[in-house]
Amino acid sequence: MATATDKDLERAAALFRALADPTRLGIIERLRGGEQCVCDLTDMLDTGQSRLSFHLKTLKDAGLLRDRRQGRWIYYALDPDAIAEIEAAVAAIKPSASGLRVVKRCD
Amino acid sequence: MATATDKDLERAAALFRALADPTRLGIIERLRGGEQCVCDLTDMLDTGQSRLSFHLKTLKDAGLLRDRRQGRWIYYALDPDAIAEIEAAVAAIKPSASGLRVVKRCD
DNA sequence: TTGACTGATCAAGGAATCTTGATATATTGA
DNA sequence: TCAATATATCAAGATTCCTTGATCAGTCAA
Repeated sequence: MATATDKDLERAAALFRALADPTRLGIIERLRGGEQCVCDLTDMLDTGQSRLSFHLKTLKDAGLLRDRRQGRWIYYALDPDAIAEIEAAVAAIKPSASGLRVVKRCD
Repeated sequence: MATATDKDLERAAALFRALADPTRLGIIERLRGGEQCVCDLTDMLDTGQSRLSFHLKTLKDAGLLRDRRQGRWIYYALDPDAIAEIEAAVAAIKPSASGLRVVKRCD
């Protein structure tokens, strides 16, 4: 279990930051069953259009969502790779199962 | 799979916010093997004292850490319940395995 | 009791993030 | 081409978060 590099920590922090907002978690929840167009998300989440767009961009910039245009509409979907990345980041903070819990004292 | 309440989303967002900083992830990494006193964390993380204290408080306020004083030193440790809570929050954003991926169209 | 040490807290400034309203861009149908 | 619709982007202000340096509080040993 190598120590995480600064870059690893930065990337993990960026992922968690993207998840650190209830509106964005609401968006993700709506996308769990598959892709949705922005118009439906607007209805479901009852939020202003530019606010929703901001949060979608935030999630997309973090790599959590993918989008595709189809005609007049744009569909967003979860990126499975990013979800796996998040799971790995959480696994990396779990107390090591094999840990002997040795308590290092200062005295 | 009930829809998350606003309160659930707020709580999950608060947990992720606590993780959304590389310094705090570094602290958590140092605590994976068991509790550490602040003095050792200061050495390991090479950070200012008040800055470290701020991040420890942030993690503690989010419920991720517990502390105990022993004489002159204060020991911090991961709270296993909080780690479980984080895992549950991540599980809640995973695409539903059973999902049929029905694409709802707008047209 | 005093001095040294560990760590928390406070105050101030700076940076990042969020919200809102306005405007811009792309697509479609008439 | 024009109007309508869907969505992105921009600008400004408000809010939250982070860092730094200073000070405070608890503990120990002399």
